[in-house]
Amino acid sequence: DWEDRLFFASDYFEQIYGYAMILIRKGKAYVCDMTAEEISETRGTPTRPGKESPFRSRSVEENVELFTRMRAGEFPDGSRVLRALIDMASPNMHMRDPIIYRIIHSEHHRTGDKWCIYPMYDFAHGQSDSLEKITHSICTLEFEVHRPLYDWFIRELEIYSPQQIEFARLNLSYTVMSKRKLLELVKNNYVNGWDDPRMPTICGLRRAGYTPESIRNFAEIIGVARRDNIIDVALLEHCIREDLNKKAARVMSVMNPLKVIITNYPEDQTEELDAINNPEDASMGTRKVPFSREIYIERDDFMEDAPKKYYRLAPGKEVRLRYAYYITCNEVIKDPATNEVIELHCTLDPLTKGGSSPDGRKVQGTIHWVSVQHAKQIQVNLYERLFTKENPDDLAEGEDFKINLNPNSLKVVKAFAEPYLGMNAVSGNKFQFERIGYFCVDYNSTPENPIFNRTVTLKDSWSKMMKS
RNA sequence: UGUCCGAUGGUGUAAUUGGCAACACGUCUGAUUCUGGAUCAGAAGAGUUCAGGUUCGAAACCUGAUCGGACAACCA
Repeated sequence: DWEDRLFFASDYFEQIYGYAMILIRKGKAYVCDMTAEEISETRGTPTRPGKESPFRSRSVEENVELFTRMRAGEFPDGSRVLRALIDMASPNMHMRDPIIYRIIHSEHHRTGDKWCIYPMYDFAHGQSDSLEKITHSICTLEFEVHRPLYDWFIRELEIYSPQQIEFARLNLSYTVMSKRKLLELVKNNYVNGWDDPRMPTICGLRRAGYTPESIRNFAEIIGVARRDNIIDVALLEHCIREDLNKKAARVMSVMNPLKVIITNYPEDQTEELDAINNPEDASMGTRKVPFSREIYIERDDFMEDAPKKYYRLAPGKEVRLRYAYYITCNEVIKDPATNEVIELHCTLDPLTKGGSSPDGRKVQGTIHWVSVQHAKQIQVNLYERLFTKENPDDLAEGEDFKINLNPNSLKVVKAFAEPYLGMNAVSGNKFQFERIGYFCVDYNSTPENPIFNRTVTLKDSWSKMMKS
């Protein structure tokens, strides 16, 4: 039972020190005066045995005295270490008289300046587990070779014996997961902290709009095994899309606006049309969407020279404005200087109000729109997760790693959305901007000035991105 | 030239511990849809790295090989 507290190995420094004394008195540990270089040189290699330290034969009394003086702060950093006396010829490098205590005259974030000697990982981990009466101590595969040492300490100390079990760590394709590497990103300000929505951390995923349910479901699907794996990041995206698709309210929005003037719609007229908030969940209700003579549509939803399979707006073509009317494009207005399309003139069919035609004619495309005079301007952060080109574990720390970061991973966009969004932009709320993707209202933003973070794009744009 | 660990469709994970290799994602096909998303229906895709052995029966147990990973911080 973890109760509601945190556990720190530093809470056990006194006991761990006592354990070290037990080993010394049993003749299973000794103070070694060799330098770091000498210790490294005499350790041998995986295929060659090491050499025994000349200090290996110190008496118990001398070891007790020296270790006591180490604790008392009588020696400078690096001058002496305490080593377990095991076997310098062991095929397992970790059993070759591993260092268990070293001198570091440095303040500890929890124990202050109480200690100037600190135990190594291998002499703190198992001991802490034992003190906490951990039954199964779960860690990742790279600690497999440490287990014999873990067990050796427990056995020699004759203390409660937890069982260390290793399993494969989670690797996501194209994604940096190493905390050490992610720390580099944070420290060097490549991202805005651990909870940056681009980060593959839990707090980062949260700000990006990942729900707890979607992450749990993902964990359930990928399972736990001892085999090295790289999970396709698309599977994670699938899990969040599946969950958000059920929960996120649909909203029309326009990221990159193109103005459309409905020439046969009266200038001072507006009306409200009914729109469904979530086609999969009727309990989420409907909303009113204001319509008027001037609207914005997404620039991508118009093409001047459209190929045959393009169903959206093009000169002379008719499309449906979602929840509104059928419109036909009659005229394309361009900027004479740049030849860029700046405005479209369209006419609507008043009989198609609500989105269907009494004569039964069909339109193949349905596009989104926002009324210019009613539109809410919002800030949208288009985050992409930080992808690397290669298997993240093959990347070295430092320069190579940084080069592989996507420089366009954050774009800030001013977008136009229905008024509905403004009233519902509560921190943590999730929306689907249809055709564009899923978005989460940033937990740090205010209702007056909501900021939307991209969670994931819709599936088709995702696959296009991955292919490119 | 050591020790430890692993290997099952494209990917990941299972297989009641020796009894018809299953599930999910992905892919493809069809249906449907107020967008091409989503949804629904269906299909293809591995005979379990290889070679032996034990057994009525092996993905599982044994032997050997191959390939891959981990281990030589006073890091965790």
